[in-house]
Amino acid sequence: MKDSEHKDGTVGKALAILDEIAMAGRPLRLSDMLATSAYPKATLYRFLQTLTSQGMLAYDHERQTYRPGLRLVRLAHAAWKQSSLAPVARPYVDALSTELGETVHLAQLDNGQVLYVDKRNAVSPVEMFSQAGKIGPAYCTGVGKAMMAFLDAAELERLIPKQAFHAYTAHTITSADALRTELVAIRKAGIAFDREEHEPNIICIAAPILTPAGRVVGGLSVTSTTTRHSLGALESMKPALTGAATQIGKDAADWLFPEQDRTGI
Amino acid sequence: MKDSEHKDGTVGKALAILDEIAMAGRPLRLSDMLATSAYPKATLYRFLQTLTSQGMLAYDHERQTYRPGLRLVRLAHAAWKQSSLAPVARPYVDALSTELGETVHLAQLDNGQVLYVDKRNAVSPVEMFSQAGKIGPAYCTGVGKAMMAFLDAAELERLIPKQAFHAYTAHTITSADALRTELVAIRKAGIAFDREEHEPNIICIAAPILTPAGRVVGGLSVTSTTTRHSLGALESMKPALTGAATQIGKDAADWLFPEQDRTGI
DNA sequence: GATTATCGTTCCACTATTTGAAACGTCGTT
DNA sequence: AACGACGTTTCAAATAGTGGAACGATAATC
Repeated sequence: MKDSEHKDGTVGKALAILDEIAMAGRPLRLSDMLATSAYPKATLYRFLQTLTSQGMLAYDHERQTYRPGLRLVRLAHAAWKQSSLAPVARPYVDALSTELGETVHLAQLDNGQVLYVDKRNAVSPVEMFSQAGKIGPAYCTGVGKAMMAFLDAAELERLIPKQAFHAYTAHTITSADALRTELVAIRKAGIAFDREEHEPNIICIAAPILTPAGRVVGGLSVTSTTTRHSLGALESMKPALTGAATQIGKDAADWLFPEQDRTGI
Repeated sequence: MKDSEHKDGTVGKALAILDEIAMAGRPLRLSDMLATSAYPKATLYRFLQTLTSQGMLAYDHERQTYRPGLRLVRLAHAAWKQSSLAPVARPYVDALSTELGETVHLAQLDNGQVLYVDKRNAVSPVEMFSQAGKIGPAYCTGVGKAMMAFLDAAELERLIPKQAFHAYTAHTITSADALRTELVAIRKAGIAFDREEHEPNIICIAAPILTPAGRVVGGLSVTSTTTRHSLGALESMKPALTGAATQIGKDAADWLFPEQDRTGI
């Protein structure tokens, strides 16, 4: 299939290059990318010039390297404010974190992955942008599994092939079938656990954020460590967690679709 | 001059449209943009399709509106981590905010404007992404003036025409000449004040963040209100502020240009 | 100090993509 | 039933992107 290969024309190609640089996690030079990238030298060069001139990339003269540019930060602020659940969820996330005294994560699905859009850490106050915008695997995080469990079949089948099923720990789910089984259980329970599936000693309880109509819009989780809590202790937080998730879902629906199915009158 | 008119080809045009939507601050429909935008309907439509398909925009079916998309948040995380001063400055910003018990802002110049890249609020813990990515005017904020005061003449002359000189308050500087005079004073003092120039009752003291070689890389400020502090009280914070700024500048230089002018050996 | 890699930059004929006026569908209003 | 306001699609003309190859500037090797 010629999918991401040559679609969305010039703009798509430019954004693919942007992604490559962002994902690299370190400044790249032209020759670095030449090895990986599908484009010939002159073409790549021109794209880098354009993106730099646009402020989407920052160019380091001394080292001749390209990094993601600050214009992205500006644009993302708008995206976060207008398109993420964070502004709506903020009061509930605050309250939950204060009430439980634990770290709370707010996430949304983006392209088969978990995108963290907010975080409240009860212990050390701020650590935010360091977390907001961060992505994680869906198949081995609490929020990821909670959200997937409540997707309709068609959407779920689109996401499953995108999972890497890399075994981060001995507890990581490593097959699509095992994941499907787990998701059925989560759907029944209404809650998901991360049993040290992503990082050793890190456990969490997570709930999906659903609109009253049942559409998945995000996920909410409380994270702790095995030294501080047992899974059972986390389970006792379920009422507070699902309560907050329900409220956020309701507010989000009003925000997203102000005209609701008003059956009365 | 045909400057931003038709440069950087297709990519530039697409990004201009992205900007327009991000700046609007609310979801826009095709017809909304048709009035403003320089492009004909079909062209605009195609760009919106492309950007949406790329995740740079999110499309709302019910209302047929476009908003900035979550892919931006993902990309911005990388930009923030790799291209902003925030990771380097974090420990100093933390310490300064704790020491003074006041709100601390970390900013950089972006395109003639002040881009806030981090914030530490001593009172209410987190409010971050809500501030990181936010932009403000350079000519009437403490950090903006502090940074401009230490630019070299050529750079400064590029920025001044970009200032709007809108009179937010009775104290706002409203002319290029007045600004130049103020910048000379700031350069001499090594510190800038915001004397309710942007918002009534809001005052701040700001220092530039300079590399040891003297290049401006950012600005650092402590903000308060006229009810809590006088300008004199803020001035007493100067040592702590400039100390932190100097440290950040040194660390940033090492980070940005590890090969320094080592005159010794 | 000359020779050779390496890497970024520029050129330009060739080609694929973008362009936008006009036509078309769809839905809500008159 | 006709109209109007919008979003969507079409298609030939116009424009912008492509990339092999040549060029220059450093840095590495002999």
